[in-house]
Amino acid sequence: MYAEVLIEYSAKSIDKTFTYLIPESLKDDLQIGMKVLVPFGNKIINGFVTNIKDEYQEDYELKEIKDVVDKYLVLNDELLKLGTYLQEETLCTKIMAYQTMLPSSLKVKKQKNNYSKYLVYLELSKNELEINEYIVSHPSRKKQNEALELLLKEKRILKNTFSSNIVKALKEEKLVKETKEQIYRLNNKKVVEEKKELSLDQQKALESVVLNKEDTYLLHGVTGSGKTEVYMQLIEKVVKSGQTAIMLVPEISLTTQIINNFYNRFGNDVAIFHSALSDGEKYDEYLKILRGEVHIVIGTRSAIFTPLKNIGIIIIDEEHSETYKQETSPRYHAIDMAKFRSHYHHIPLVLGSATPSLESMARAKKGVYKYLSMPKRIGKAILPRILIVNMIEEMKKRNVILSSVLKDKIVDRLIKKEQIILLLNRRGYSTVITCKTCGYTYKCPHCDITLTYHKTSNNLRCHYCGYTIFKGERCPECHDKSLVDYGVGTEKLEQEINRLIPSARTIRMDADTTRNKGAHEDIINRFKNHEYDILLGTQMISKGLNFPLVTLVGIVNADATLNIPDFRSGERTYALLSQVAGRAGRSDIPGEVIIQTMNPDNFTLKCVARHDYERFYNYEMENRHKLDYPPYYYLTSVKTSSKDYELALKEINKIKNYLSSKLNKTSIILGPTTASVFKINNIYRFQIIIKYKQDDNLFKTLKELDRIYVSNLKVNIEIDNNPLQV
DNA sequence: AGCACGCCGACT
DNA sequence: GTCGGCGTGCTC
Repeated sequence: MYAEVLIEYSAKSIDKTFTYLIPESLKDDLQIGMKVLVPFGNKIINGFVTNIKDEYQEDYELKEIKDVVDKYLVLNDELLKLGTYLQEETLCTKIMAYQTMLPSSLKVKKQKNNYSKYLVYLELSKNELEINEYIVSHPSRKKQNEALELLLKEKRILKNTFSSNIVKALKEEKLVKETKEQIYRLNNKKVVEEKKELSLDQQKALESVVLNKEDTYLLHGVTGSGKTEVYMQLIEKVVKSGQTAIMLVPEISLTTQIINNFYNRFGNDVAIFHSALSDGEKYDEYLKILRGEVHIVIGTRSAIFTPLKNIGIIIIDEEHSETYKQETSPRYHAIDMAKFRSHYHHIPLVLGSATPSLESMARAKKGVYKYLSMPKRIGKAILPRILIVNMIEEMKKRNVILSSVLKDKIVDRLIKKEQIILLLNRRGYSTVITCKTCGYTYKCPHCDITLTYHKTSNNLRCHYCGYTIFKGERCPECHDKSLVDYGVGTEKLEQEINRLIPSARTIRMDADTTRNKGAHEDIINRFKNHEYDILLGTQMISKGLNFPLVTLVGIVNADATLNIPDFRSGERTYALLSQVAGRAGRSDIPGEVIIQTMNPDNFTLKCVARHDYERFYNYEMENRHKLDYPPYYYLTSVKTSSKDYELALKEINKIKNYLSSKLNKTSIILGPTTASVFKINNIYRFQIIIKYKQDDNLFKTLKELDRIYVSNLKVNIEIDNNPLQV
């Protein structure tokens, strides 16, 4: 018997299986999908079994598999196939594909770590008579005898109840023994809550989803229309029929409320899975899933790879969210992985959103997806009134950050003891620091980007590589005392509010204030408890939060996202603003939203103000059509990067010629141009964009290209299918 | 990835 | 004459 094994090293040059002999001792245990120890070169390393076969033809001598790393961790047939699919989709190495699917504690790597957490108990290992004999004959050993008597009564006691020297002595006398019981770090409370009454729309959506049939549904429901309840009742149906369910959410730390709803409804039947868990917690949750102890998995992107068996439904909430695409290699999209699993099990995949991605909406319109609509908020809540404020006019009145309307409304809500959310999609104090005299701006010496000023620490930081310098009094170029700042960040906004409305209690939530574990939750809870009146922050405040007291939402600078030169900036802006606007007026007090902008006539903003997704969709689709962008064309980007500017440029031109000669004539090749951030950490980057509708040669050519550059150590190439940003 | 082998320059 | 630079190629 022979096994084909992938080696733990992820390098394109050894991205193939190696054949090993299976020793007699492992014949019964070894399965496809297991981690093993194998000799490779002159080392013993980890590997991953992808196939077991009876024959092999080659004439070189084989080595034997040394050992199985973990008997219980086996990727099943579905996950092995999913790994292959992932590898083909993203052109990553085979081993990288499987590594990506496993939590870090279980990755195929050097050490064999046991992440299991145990409670250690002590039990008596001799009978009562013998114990009593010991107690009587050693009256001076008071503490030991105390412990023994307790054990006689209780049979089993936690080891750490006694001090370690006592336990040691008792063990040496062979009077007690240790027993271990594995426990899970995360234990959900079992407060089971009743399901809610459904609205007509919800009922209709629920009934439209046909179980045990492969179909993709687009559930288009406005903010507050009760999508979560529909998800829960779908999952309940599936679980009742003995099947399991996966639900993906964009960022778990911000969707705590959804998670809690699920815990309350399903108690211990839920495992959660996301990057903010510790390695140990992830290990435990993975084990619960692997052992079949839970029916429901809720998690972020990577949860799509969890080893849930007999899946009955997959749900992706906020399907338009860009967090579902991994932005580092392997650059996979969770929706693609979900489609693979839904196809494997012949089950429904439900994509839910208030602002579906244009791709998904286009598919729904074409009938590729089944369209389900929930256009109304549930209960008495109505969609908030949205007002656009022209900041050019406000500037004339010297209102640079807050318009008078927004300021007045904030004061009004403070008097009414209601709460306010302010969105400013830019962290730090201000965007750029410029010298009024000579025009000098601080730039990162390693990256092609201006530095952001952080006032609390009085320094300038690069948000790409982390480069930080102290801000001096004078301009480093002309030494004049004339440094001024342009643009506003969250830090400056906070200061401005404290200056204008000193009575307001504000709390800021952005990447800088949420660095520590649990910081998100802490801020959210404190705001929810009304310890603060105003929550201000970057886009992380936009998702899934439900604060009944919030009746005013202010978008301080809508232009920040609108002006990013990317074909998706309109779509992103629409989704973000609708999302944030949706935080207002979630209970029976109607909400209000103020959008501040220098472009009051912008079509996207007008659509947001009218809650008119349909109109936005039609307008944006027209643009995409004119410019041959998705969903009319697919995109793929090819990047070269190198420390050597000339070399990176030379190679990207070579690649362009190569692609031109191989691809279909209907495919469009754009570039080469410098990548959107041209220099990061002193590495220069160029890119080509390929637009195509259908091209059978594309994947073959990209694979070939990848292979050619394996041995090139000076220039790196990176291929991204369906990149988010171009 | 990690390591050996191998072929050319500057040193005890 | 030897030590060591890193280019090339192999690992079941």
